[in-house]
Formats: sequence, C-alpha cells, structure tokens
Amino acid sequence: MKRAHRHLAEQIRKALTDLGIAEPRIILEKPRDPEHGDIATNAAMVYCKQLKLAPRKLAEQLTKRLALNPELVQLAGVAGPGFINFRFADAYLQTLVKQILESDEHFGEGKDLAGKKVLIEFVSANPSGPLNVVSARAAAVGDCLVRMFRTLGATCHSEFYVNDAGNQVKLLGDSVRARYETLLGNEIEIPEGGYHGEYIVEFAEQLVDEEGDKYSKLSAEDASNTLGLMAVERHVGMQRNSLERFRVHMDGWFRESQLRESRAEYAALEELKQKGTLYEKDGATFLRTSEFGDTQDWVVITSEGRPTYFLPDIAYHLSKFKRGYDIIIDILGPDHHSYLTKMAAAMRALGRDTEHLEIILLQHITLSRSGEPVKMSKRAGQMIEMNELLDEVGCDAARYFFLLRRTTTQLDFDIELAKKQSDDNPVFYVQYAHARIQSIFRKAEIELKPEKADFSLLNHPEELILLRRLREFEEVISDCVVNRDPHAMTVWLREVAAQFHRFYHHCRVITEPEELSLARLALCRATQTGLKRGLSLCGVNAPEEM
RNA sequence: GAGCCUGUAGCUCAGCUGGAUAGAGCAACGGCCUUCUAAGCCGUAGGUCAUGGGUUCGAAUCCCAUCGGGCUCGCCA
Repeated sequence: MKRAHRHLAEQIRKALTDLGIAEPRIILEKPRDPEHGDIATNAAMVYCKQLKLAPRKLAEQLTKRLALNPELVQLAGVAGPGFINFRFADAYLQTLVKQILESDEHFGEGKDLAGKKVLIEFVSANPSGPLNVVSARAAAVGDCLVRMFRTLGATCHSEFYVNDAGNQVKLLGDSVRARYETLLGNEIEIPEGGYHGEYIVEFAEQLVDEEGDKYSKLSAEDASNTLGLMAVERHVGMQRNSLERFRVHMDGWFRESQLRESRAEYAALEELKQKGTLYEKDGATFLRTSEFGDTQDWVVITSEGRPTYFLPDIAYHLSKFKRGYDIIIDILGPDHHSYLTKMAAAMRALGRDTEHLEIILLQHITLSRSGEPVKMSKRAGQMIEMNELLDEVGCDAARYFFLLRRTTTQLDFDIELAKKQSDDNPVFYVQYAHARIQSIFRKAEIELKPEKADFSLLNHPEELILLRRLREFEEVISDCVVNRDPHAMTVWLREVAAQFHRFYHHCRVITEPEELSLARLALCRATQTGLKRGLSLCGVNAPEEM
C-alpha cells in the first residue's frame, strides 16, 4: 500500500542523480495542510546549496525530470520555500478498497520485522496481592505493543517476571500467618513492612475453614514459609486471571525462584567477578556501575552475605540476552527510572550490547470521577484493584483509555467518563462508527459483490478523504512500533470514525443507481475492516450493534 | 544537590526523528432528524506553543539557561 510513495521516491532519486547528486536521501512527508497535497518533498531545499541553485529553481528543474505514473500520483506544484507537492490519483485511492477487502482480517499486516525476535516484559507486579490499577496501564500498553510487533511480522514474546523469592515472600508469609493465628485466637501482630490488605484476611479465613489449625502445628518458620509460598501461588493465579480478563495473555511467567534454584544469580556474580567489575567495601560487594555509565556503584551482595534484589535482576536480564532476542523491552513505572542506567551499566559490565535493551518508563495514572480526584495510597490500603476497575467500566473502555496518552505523559483516568455512553467518551465514538456501518449492511438488501463493484464511482470528496485515511493504517502501526507507543492508533481510529460520520452524512449509501450503492457498500466494509483491525490492535471489541 | 518525565486554546491533550497560515476532543454559542443508528453532522469563537538566549534558509519541534508541575536518588524489593 506504499506503491505511490515508492514510485515517487524512485523518480525523485533518479532526477537528483541526473543532476549530479550521488546517493540522494529522499524525504517524503505529509503536508500539514491538505490543501497542499498528499505528499511533499523538501529535496529542492536540501540539495539547492550543493547544486548552487535557488531552491524554487531547483524544484522547477526536478519536476520537469519526473516521469510520474498518472495512475498513482500527480504533481500538485511547487510551493512555499521550495516544496514539491504531489497528490494521490483518485484511481490509486479507489483501488485501496479492493485491497482492503481482500486483506480483510490481515489488513495492516506487514513484513518489516519478519525474522526479528522481540521480548517485552511488562506488569511484573509483586506477588504480594492482586493487581491494582497501577499495573493496568502497563498491561494495556505492553499488550498492544506485542500485538503490533506481531502484525509487522516479528516473533514477539510477552513475559511477566515473578518476584517469588527473597525477603518479601517471607514478609508475606509472616503476614498471612499473623492473620491466620489471630483468627484462631492467638493474636499475632503483622510484622513491620508486612501486608495489611483485606485479601490476606480472606485467605486466612479460607485456610481456617478448609484446613483448620493445621499450620499452627508447624514451627513458626515452617508455617511462614509454607503460607508465604501458598499466598504467592494464590496471588499469581489472581493476577493471571485479572490479566486474561483484561485480554492480556502472557506467554511466559519467569520465576525468580527458579533463577535462584539454579543459582543463576551466583553464576552472574561469578561472571562479573571474572570481568573485574566487583570490589569489596565495608564488607559488601559493589558493582562498578559508575564505570559503565551510571552515576554511582551499587551493592550486589550485602555485608550480611545476602544478594540484593539487583543481583537476581541482573541474572534475569542476562537470561534475556542469552535467549537471543533482537529487541528486549522492559516496561517500568517512572519510579524505576534509576533502573535504566543501572541495568544498562550492569549489562555493559558483562560485555553485552545494550543497544538491544530498551526501557520504557510508563508514567503514572491518576483516577478521577467527573473531574474529582480519587485518592489512592498503597500504604493506607486505598489502592483500587484492577478487577474493580473492570467491574465498573468494562474492558473496552479501560483498555482504550489507557492508550489515549503518550507513554511519557501522566494519564488521568476519569471513571465516570469511561462509563458514559455518549459522544464525549472516545471509545464509544469509535465503536459507534463500526456499529453504524453494520446497521447499514443490515438495512441494505443488496449483497456485497466487490468483484463486480466499480470503485471509480467513489469520487465524492468525502469518499476520497476517507480513502486517504484508510491508506494511512499501515503507517500508523509502523509509527506505533517505531516509537514504542501505541497511542497514535487511538488518534487514527478517532479520525477514521470522524471521517466516516462525515461521509455518512454527505453520501447516502443505500441509493440509486445500484452500482453506486455497491461501490459505497464496499467502502463501508473497508472502513469497518480498518476500524475493527485498529480496535483489535488496541484489544478493544468492535460491536455490531449498540 | 543529582537525575528522569512534563509545560501548546477555558479543560484534556495531538503535533516533538526541524518545514508552509499551530490542530483535535470536550466545554461555550448558533444551526441540522417525514430519508441507511442525532451515541451523528455543519458552523462560530477561542493561542505570548512557560520564559530568555542559541543553532539555520526555516524552531512548538534540536541545544543551553531560568521558572512551574510530577517522580526518583537504601547494604528495601
């Protein structure tokens, strides 16, 4: 669907070469003002100095040398400081309908990243409780990126890292045991830094109901260990369920405990030692991260001889490198920004090429109701669970809202707006366009026969604008993947929906003559395919009725 | 003190790998339903792109400084 662009680039390159420019770099862009055309090149401004010509003069000379295929693009003139503008041929745009109908559910698929292996790690919440809304944005963004990478042909693996080892599991076990014993009449305090959530109480109640005082008979340490591991499994299960409900499937659940069983963290430590990047100070072992781009060194083994969390994390990332991915992406919260330089430094210390390691710092969300902020505090246990959000606004609205902003900006999620079934709710606006198209098909008593349709009848300005939008779909996917940010898809969806509504208003679909109806029905189907595919990349349903 | 993100219309934000007269959605105001879903469409109004410098043919976009907002700087995870 880039035939016109390829053709233009080729012609401009040839013209520049003829004028004596060796290996010119051609930039084609979309003019901001559609009046100027569909495609523009700044080639004349870039190369005018080299050829000692005024930019407009060079532009004139270039246009004379272009042998354009009128079925694809037409010259729209030289304008401004020296832009050369082009316009798509109507015939070219009209053939897109046929292409989209033929691609159908594969519309947008490409091969740009064929053969590439990509790993995206996201959410990776601690198994200390159910998922809360803080993880939901990462789930939505991460999953969309996975879908988009795959659409461009990459092999993409989604992964959740489970911190099911170390100190916090002990704290979790102690917290469960405290609740459990208290229920049995033997009051025990929840330890400092322990977990106070209601879900711990529920778990303890369940244990008492089903297994009585079984765990009281164990030593305190054994009971804590056992209960801690049981709680971890329970929470991982809850988290998996929440994610599946959110239409997020993780291909892998990487367990820290397994890393530790194979003593991978010590293997990594040994490797660091061999590279001469470790040193002892005050009884602790430090990694010289400052020599590899960080502002300071970090402890990997405490003076008590325990690994810090950093060491297994290094081992985990080393495993990512060893698994042979071309692109490794971590999606983390903004509070982990120090992690970026820290982990990259550690990988460099191990001689790894960190060009392949990318960390997306996804900014926080705030919740509000009709503009009033909703207070959330992890400490005070006022954290809203992901399931509660899904209960209240549903999966479609939740996923779409989390994609509405760039990953680098904070996002305010208005719960009341997400629930509203009206035009100020962006997800309904787009879904409505899709449903509206379906209702046309319900009404039309003509069978869609694209092979017989005469697409040259689609020459109303609103039809041609709609076609221009649909043509952009592949570019939008590509932009999202390149920028590692799916939000542009929501912008495109809104624009396609808006243009469809405009078309709908100006052009009657079910009409006379029948040839025109057929062509317009085909355009409707193509639009519907675009909306459906775009929504699907966002993980949002495209309803046929609303 | 050091670092990361951010500042564009009344509100929420696009545009940021430099291009032409800075856009959209809400909210406001005025129109459009005997016709395929009015959950829609059309129009009006709304701007010191935080501020000051720099880079160049050209800066909301890149660089520097200043100011405002959010976050982080542990031998916790």
